[in-house]
This record gives sequence, C-alpha cells and structure tokens, in this order.
Amino acid sequence: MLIQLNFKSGKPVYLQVADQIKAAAASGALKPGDPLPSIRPLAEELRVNRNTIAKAYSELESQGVIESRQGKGCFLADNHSPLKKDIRRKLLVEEIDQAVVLAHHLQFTRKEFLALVDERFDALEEKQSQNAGGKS
Amino acid sequence: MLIQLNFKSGKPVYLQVADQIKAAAASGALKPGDPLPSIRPLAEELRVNRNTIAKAYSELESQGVIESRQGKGCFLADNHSPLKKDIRRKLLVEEIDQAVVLAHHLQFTRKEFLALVDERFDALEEKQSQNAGGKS
DNA sequence: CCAACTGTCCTACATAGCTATGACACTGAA
DNA sequence: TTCAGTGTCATAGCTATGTAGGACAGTTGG
Repeated sequence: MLIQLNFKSGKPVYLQVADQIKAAAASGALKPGDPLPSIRPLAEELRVNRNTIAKAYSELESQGVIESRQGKGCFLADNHSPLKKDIRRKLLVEEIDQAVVLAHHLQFTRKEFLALVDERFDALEEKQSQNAGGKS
Repeated sequence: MLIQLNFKSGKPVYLQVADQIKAAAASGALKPGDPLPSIRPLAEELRVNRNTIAKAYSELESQGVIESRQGKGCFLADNHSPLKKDIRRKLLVEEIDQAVVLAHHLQFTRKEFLALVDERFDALEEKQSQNAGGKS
C-alpha cells in the first residue's frame, strides 16, 4: 500500500489518497476484505492530519469502495457500487463523454481513441496479473 | 448557442458555460471562425455577472478553444490545441484512465466499455451531421 | 471626435473547501 | 476493568475559489 502525494499539484490530498486506493482496488493490489492501513499510522507516515485520511476513507465508503467499522478498522468492500445498472451506466457515460469531447479537441480520431482504451485496459490487466502473484 | 445552467449542481457556473461551448464546438454547432455571443449580452441573458462569462471565455482561450480580440469579440479557434502530440496524448490518457478505473468499480467489462465508447462517438457524429445542415 | 459596442483588469466580498485539534465511542486483548 | 488500538464527530481557522462591481482599453460606425 504505497501512496505518493503531490502537495504542489493543487489537487486535495484526501482525493489523491482516495483515488490511489481506488486504483489499487481496480488493479487487484487490494482485494475484497483486505484491511486498509489504519487512519492514524497512515496519516503519520504521509505527514498529514488524521482527518485528511479520515475524509478520504469517508469518501470511499460513501462510494461503496470500502467498509469501515468503528473500533475495528476499514476494509475493502466486496461488491462495489450497490447502484442499479442504469444509474451506473449513466455515471460511466458522463465520464466517457468528457473523454470523447476532449479527444475531439485534441484531434484524436475514434480509431485512435479505441486503441488508447485498449492500451489502458491492457495496462490495467497487466497490473492485475502482477498482483495476483506476489504482493509487496 | 443555447446554454442551460444548473445553479444547484454545485458545479461552478463559468465551468458549465465553458464545457457547453466546448461540446458545441465538438458537435459542430460552432465552427472555426464563428463569433461567440459577446460577454455582456450573454451574461444578461443567463442572469449572471459579466465576469463569470469572461472567466469562462478566458478559460477557453487558455485551452486554445477560442480566440478573443479586445474591442472585436471572441471567435472559435480553428486549430485546437497547439500542444505537441505526446503532450496531448498524455492528457487524453489521464482522462481515459479515470474512465477505465470507474468502469471497473461500476462492474463494466472491457467489451461493454468499448461498446459504450462507440455509442457515444455515434451520438457525437449524429449531432455533427445535424449541424452540417441547417443551423438554429 | 463621439458614442456604443467589444474585451480586460483590479479590487473586494462571501462562501465553500481543505486541513487541523480535541473530545468522544467502539472493540478486543491483557 | 483497563488500556491501547480503532473510527467518528464537532469545532475552528485558513486558504482558495467563485462571483460581483467599477474603471479601463481597444474597435467600429456615425
């Protein structure tokens, strides 16, 4: 569970933490049921306030990525997103539309775009198979 | 040039304006060289401050989407993004990665994702062919 | 030149957002 | 029970951000 913070990026620290944990979950570095680092030690390690980590975890819990139990700790949830399929689809379409409009302005064709998507899925699955073997 | 504002969305007004103009440019509703609505009339029409529109336009200009000339007005730029190809690629990859991670959490497969991308490109091209004909 | 239009800059204010601190509540092991 | 660990909540301060109003500067047609 290695987290890299960039303090001069302007992006809020708690979001950086949340996003990296989401990415770790997607890549298989974290599996359902796995315990997350507890708030205070992680905060100390990253030289941040405890509430900053707490907010990141709270954000993740509200998105259904993790579950937290008072006194015990936080754990990766097994079934991500309890939302209905059409809701989930709408969320994803919004994200894709952003990328598609951006692609147009950056002068990328549909073909190039699809190739990039394939490339990124490949990269993700590469990480997944790495994490299926030995962990750090 | 119809712009819809949602004041209770939490999303800054100037970003809503900028994004919708970007989308209009991508869909062909606005073509290179076309004049944009001038700041003050548009601000009055949307019931917002002039500087809110000015900020949206300033944002668009810094991204190379439009060009503004003092005293004359703002116009859609012809060559979007003067950035080098590898820079543009990196920007797009970041956007795509976000969508890919989101897709994982929303339990969409690569195949479903690619289908959605195709669908959104189709939707965009549909608008483009509409705007190629008669304008509003 | 003048007037009406265009965009631009400077300043200020209000609010939202992020971070920080302290106190509280729950759990599990000694 | 006690204590050391866990997460949670309430509060507060500080900064960044969004928005607003006034003054300025370039352009164009009378």
